[in-house]
Amino acid sequence: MKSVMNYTIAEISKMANVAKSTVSKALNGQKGVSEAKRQEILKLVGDMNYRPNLAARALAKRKTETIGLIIPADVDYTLSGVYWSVIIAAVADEASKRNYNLLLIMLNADKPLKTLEDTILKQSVDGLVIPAELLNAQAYTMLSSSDMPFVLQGRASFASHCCVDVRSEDGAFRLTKKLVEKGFSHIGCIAGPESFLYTQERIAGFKKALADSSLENDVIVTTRYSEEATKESVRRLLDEKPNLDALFLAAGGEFAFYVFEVLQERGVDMSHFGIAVFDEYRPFHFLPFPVIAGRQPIRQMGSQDARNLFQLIEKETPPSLSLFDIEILES
Amino acid sequence: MKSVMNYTIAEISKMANVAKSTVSKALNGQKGVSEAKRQEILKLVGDMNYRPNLAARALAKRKTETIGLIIPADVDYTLSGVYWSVIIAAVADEASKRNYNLLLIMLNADKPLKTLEDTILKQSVDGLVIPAELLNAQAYTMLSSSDMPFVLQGRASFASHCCVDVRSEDGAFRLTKKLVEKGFSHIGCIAGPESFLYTQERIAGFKKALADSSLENDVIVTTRYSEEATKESVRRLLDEKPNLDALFLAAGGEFAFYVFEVLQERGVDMSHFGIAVFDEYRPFHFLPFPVIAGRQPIRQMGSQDARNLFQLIEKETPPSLSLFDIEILES
DNA sequence: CTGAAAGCGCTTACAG
DNA sequence: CTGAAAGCGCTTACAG
Repeated sequence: MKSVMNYTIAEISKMANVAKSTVSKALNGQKGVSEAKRQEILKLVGDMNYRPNLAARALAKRKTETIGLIIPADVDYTLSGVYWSVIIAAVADEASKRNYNLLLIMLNADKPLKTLEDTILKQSVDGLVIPAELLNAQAYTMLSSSDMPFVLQGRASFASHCCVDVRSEDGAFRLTKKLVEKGFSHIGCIAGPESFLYTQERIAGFKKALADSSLENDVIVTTRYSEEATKESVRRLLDEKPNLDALFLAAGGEFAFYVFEVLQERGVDMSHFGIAVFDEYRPFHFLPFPVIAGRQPIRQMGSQDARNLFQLIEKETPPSLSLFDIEILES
Repeated sequence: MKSVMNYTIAEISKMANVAKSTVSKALNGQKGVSEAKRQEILKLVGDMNYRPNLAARALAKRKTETIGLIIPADVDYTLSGVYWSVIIAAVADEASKRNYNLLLIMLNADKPLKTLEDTILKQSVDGLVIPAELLNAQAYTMLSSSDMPFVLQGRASFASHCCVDVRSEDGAFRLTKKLVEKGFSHIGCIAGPESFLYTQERIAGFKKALADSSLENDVIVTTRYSEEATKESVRRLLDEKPNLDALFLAAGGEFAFYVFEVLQERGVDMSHFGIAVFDEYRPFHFLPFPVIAGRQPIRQMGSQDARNLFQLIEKETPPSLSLFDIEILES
């Protein structure tokens, strides 16, 4: 049974009858130690179960060997929880591959500036992964003028930095095309808040698919994500175009379930109504009617974020934009 | 526009014409500084946007002002993602209330010892929140013999430390009772792996409810959580007791959906079949048949974990066991 | 190759 | 109240 008490480098160097600097060099794989001494020291370090104190090392090297991942303060709200779990796992994975720690930093979207500035000034991390939606132009400017490496998960209108995102327009295009292929010709679109970049892109993809198929019916409704607002919007949509035979939902999760409920409430025969949803949600698989769904490669995006960040940390130049494809699933 | 460049305490003290120690005292709210000087210093610190370097402070105080949260390496696997998201959010919240950072540490259940020992020896955190299921007896012994404060989310047979858990037996009892109240009398139970403590407790609660209602039929099947194994177990259960009119599922999430699929495949009329599920899962709400579900207060448990940990860090004595009730929901 | 010294940016006794 | 000094546990020039 090893002891859990830790030694200092001074104690280790005393035991080894060498200088502290020699132990340090041996540990860090630097040259300037004879191979024999290095082995001897490493053996002792292993026996004594010695680990360098993180804070002392960080102070001396000006490197924390820690990266920060910003997540929304309401991460547990609704089902985006799964999305963030996957991002977290992916980033944590890449970090631990490099023996880096992961600091999780919750951010309120309404006041991103203070928290970000704080972590930069306290020098608590060597770099940051930041969800684009949590940033505003001011915070982006501040980050850019600091020398803290950072990457963005998603894009933002004001940022052109090293973003990772999904091809929303293309995904929406292909999902809508699938509906056309299945023979639907009166297709509506219900989308999230129109201020979101991805909403705009998904709507654009939807329109493009209709035009590409020479279909005219392009009724589009945008809505907030609340149950009330969503249901109301769907009702309005159905009133406006009673002859719809299919719907493209530009968002998934519970949003989709709200839409389904209204369709059922209106007596729509779901097994003959076309449904395509941007963003897969596993319970769709269990629904008694067919759904076409687009899946984001969340894990790959998270890994890419981390890899890009490590490139920046090592003064290399990562791609300024990495775009991923949507995978289309039918159930 | 404030600068993002940071000063050191030496620079600040020079600007203020005082000693470093005076600035330090002013910043840390210690006595030994005149109120006038303190205000003057704080004003300067605000204007200069100074923040103490985290590593330097940690080294000097032997306090990192960081707590660690251990999460399973496969956190993104299946839908437990939501569970961990909520735990993470709750712990992060409590931490930031106290101006503590949160270090996220992924742990492989097969080799918990090395990672834990590492974070202890490197002194990267002031305390740890650990899911009980990720620990083994050896790791628990190691932790206990260190002086690192830690708390457990969930219980483990070998640990009697400062655990937070849910009243599984009581929850199972009440869920089963609900089925009885609704008039069902031939109730089966399908549960997860029997090695899990919570599986044993839920089965015990189920049995107790049947006994309490003078019902004899207590067919119980345990299974691994895979789709194949689960479906096979349900089929076996139905073959064994063809006259079942209700089922208590001792686990939720997709596990429940697998069970539903088999029931439907067997032509069971779901609207007249009783279903009670331990662990709510939001999509249940949208199912076309009624489900009785138990909800764990995940967020409260996470908050309690963190609060207990902070008590330990401050040398106080938190409750050695906090048990939470299941809330029963009908849809 | 080896080690003594200085320094990273703080805090904390200790004197004045 | 105030400040000079020592120390936290490392790393990194620098001399030998």
